[in-house]
Amino acid sequence: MNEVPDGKMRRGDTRAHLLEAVAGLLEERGIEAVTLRAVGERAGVSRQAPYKHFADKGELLSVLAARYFERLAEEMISAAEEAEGTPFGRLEAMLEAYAQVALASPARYRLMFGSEVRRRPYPEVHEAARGLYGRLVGVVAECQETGKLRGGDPVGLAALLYATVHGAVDLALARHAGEGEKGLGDPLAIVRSLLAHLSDGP
Amino acid sequence: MNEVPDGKMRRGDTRAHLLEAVAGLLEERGIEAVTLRAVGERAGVSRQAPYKHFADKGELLSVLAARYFERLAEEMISAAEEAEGTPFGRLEAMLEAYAQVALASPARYRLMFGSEVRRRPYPEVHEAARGLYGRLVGVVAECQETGKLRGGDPVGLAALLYATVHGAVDLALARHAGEGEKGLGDPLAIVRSLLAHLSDGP
DNA sequence: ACGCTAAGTTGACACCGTCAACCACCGCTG
DNA sequence: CAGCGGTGGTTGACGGTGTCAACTTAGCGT
Repeated sequence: MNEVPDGKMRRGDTRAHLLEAVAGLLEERGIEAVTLRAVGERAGVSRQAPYKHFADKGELLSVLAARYFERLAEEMISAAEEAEGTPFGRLEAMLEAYAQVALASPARYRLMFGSEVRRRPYPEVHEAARGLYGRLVGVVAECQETGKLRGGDPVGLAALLYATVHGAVDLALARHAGEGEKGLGDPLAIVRSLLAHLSDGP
Repeated sequence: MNEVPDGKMRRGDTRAHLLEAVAGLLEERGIEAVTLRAVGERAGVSRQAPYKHFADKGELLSVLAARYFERLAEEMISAAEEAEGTPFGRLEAMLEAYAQVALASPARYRLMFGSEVRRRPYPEVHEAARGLYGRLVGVVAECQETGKLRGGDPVGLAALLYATVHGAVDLALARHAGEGEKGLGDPLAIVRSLLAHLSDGP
């Protein structure tokens, strides 16, 4: 029903335009600029058009958030592939990619974990987030097999790593303009410090 | 000017009532129920009364958030005092208290780090948060002196601990109702795991 | 040719934060 | 004691927002 080859109907086009408009507004002017009226105008439709494609504003934002989770996962994977061959190197690359992507666009990251999305249990978001987490668990397990990472439950270790990188990024984003909490401004340093403490070898 | 002993004028009373109303609404019905009209009604005044005591809604929320930071710091300190005498035991108690307080009232914690407060650089909030962080740095330094914690920059270590406990709590609060990310549901376990990895001796 | 339905539009509503103007009362000064 | 300024409080109004409802349009299958 959606794959009209050309015509000029192009069903489903406005849905993509809407998501694109949300993304543009979000990054250019922040989350509070994302209003349904502004989204409609930017997408070239009226304010109520989104309701033909999404249940409400929350679902619209959730769909975009899910895409961001997927993109973050892809970024981590591609960073791991470019890294040195050792599992530990890949783990390091993944976590650094996570932090860098998050810091590169604070508005996106805030959307992913913000209350607008968190409030409703929209399944796509959670599935995407879980996929990301699953990748992490897998690489951690590999690191343990090679002995570079200490043993124990790989799930617990992955949870520790995930919590730390998320917390470090979130705190760095929360600091308003150069404040006094020294050490909290550089998430990459925090993550590397954790990895250093966890790594077994020299 | 504020210390009218009795009379019936009781200057400054409504300000406290307003903050109390915000706190009540926040915990009973969530952040989105905190509207100036509802706050006024609950405090027994009109909707515009808050503007006589606070610049705007954001400042009202920020003042409450600052108090929550202070209370969290107090809770951590009192937990540390009740703990065993060793610095490491106090550090453990402080971090566990942090997680427990945060989990006990998600709405409070979200307010403290939420966008309404984060957006404006209200100095009280940041000062309170910095005070909390400073305590942590101090105890970490003590632990390093006793040799129970590995050496290195105490600020960096404190940042790692703070990021981890914050991230663990935030992720636990973000999970909507029992999801598939195993290991992320128990912030205390994550924090203890980190402490175990960081502690030097048995 | 004729509806059916999906997509899009405008109108209206309730709610929100906030600006403005107005009122009451206390404590001060002449 | 008269007057008065400021503090705390109120109601009115405005622009903005998400959303419900009703209406229009266009393309499709029968």
